[in-house]
Amino acid sequence: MTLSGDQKSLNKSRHGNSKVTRDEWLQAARDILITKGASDVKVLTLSKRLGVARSSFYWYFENRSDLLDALLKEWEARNTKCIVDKCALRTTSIAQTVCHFFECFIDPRLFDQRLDFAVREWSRRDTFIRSKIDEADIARLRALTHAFARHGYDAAGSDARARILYFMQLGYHALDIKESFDVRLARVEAYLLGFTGIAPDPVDIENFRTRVLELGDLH
Amino acid sequence: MTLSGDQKSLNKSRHGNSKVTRDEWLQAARDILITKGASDVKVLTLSKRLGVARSSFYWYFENRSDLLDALLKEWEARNTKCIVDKCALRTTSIAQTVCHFFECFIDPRLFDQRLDFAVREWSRRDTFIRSKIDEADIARLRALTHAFARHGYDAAGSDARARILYFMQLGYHALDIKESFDVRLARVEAYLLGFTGIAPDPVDIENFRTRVLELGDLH
DNA sequence: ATTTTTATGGACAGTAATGTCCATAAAATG
DNA sequence: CATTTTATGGACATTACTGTCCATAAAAAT
Repeated sequence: MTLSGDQKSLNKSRHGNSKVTRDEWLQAARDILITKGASDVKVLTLSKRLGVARSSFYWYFENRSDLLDALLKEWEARNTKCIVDKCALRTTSIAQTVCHFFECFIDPRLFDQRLDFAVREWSRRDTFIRSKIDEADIARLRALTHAFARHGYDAAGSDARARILYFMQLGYHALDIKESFDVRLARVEAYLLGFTGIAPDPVDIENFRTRVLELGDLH
Repeated sequence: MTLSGDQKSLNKSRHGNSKVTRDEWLQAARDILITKGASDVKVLTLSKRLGVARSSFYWYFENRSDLLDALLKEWEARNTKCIVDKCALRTTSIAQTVCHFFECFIDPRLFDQRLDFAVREWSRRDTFIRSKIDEADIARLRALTHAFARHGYDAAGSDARARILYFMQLGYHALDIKESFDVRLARVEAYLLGFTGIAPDPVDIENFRTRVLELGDLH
């Protein structure tokens, strides 16, 4: 498992006696954060995985904590934005908006579910991270609530439905369920009725189905 | 912070040269599991907290892993049962059943939310634990699905609504939200409409409110 | 009263991790 | 081609943690 020159990050060519880039340290750390949790992001482990001396780490980062800060910034820049953007799209039915919201979690280029969960878990042990997660949740819920309100739901209804939808989505990936697109699509109609209280227009379902299958081609 | 004789677990009087019981090791471990996660359940840390030598631990447990096994058994015996039992109660409306389900999460003597979440997190790093969590989720979802089906929902509807309700509840405690009883009660009507698709009978809401306030007196 | 059982504590050995210091290698620059 | 900048690797010091061995203390059993 030698790392030759054919990596993706050739945008910045290597300098000095370089074997791995700062970005490779970050990627490896992100991978461990997701699969093992923040407390398992360890300089020794990363150096072994990258095949370099542990002390090289300290060229790119001040210390372990500096690396974790960088990971947090990566998450901050990505996950909330796509939800807020999808909710802000103007639609002719609430079902369309809910479908847009779902797209965040279907398109792997948008919301990174596993990263979000890893950060959430991290937040349970670190008050600073916790404050960042709280900000994110508030922003996401507000975007959803406004979307329901735009489609005529009253304040209590918008609030409750936004929460049901967002918490359910979190719960869904808390369970870390692996289902095929087919299985998930089969539930869409019943879900939309449940979330909106209105039987969805078959056209909206068909459009969503088409979009999902396009995304399915991505991988 | 000396531990005198006035603890709760005096059912079994101490033997030999005992300073702490096996149960106290377990309680301390459970507390760390919940607040810090499985990987932070460490013999050294526990021994410091209990004020005894680390080596005493090995009198009660074979090793660290043996302690974690005991914690898992505790969880297994408690959390799924209360959900299944509440869902099995015969009711005259689906709203009543949903309220019964909610009671699991309101009465601290029933479902232990923080423990459940801690085990769920642990399961992400341990395939054996993962299999236990999967079993639990399946049993809980099945109980909810049957409850909806009993109240006349078709197969797709029962399935979707059970999932929305259970995932939403998980998502709710994934966010680890701290709200007063009043704030939560204010949302009950909108939630019930959202979850069941039917405007709830005010009598059901009033009964639920009464029960919740009784529980509020517990603490 | 003595022996046995039930625990405890200290010493030892080993592993994993963090972070610092410094000599050195290799590419970039002049 | 010499020098500077950019990394790397090895050695050292330190801390946290696991698990084992054994002497010993205290309650319980005989």
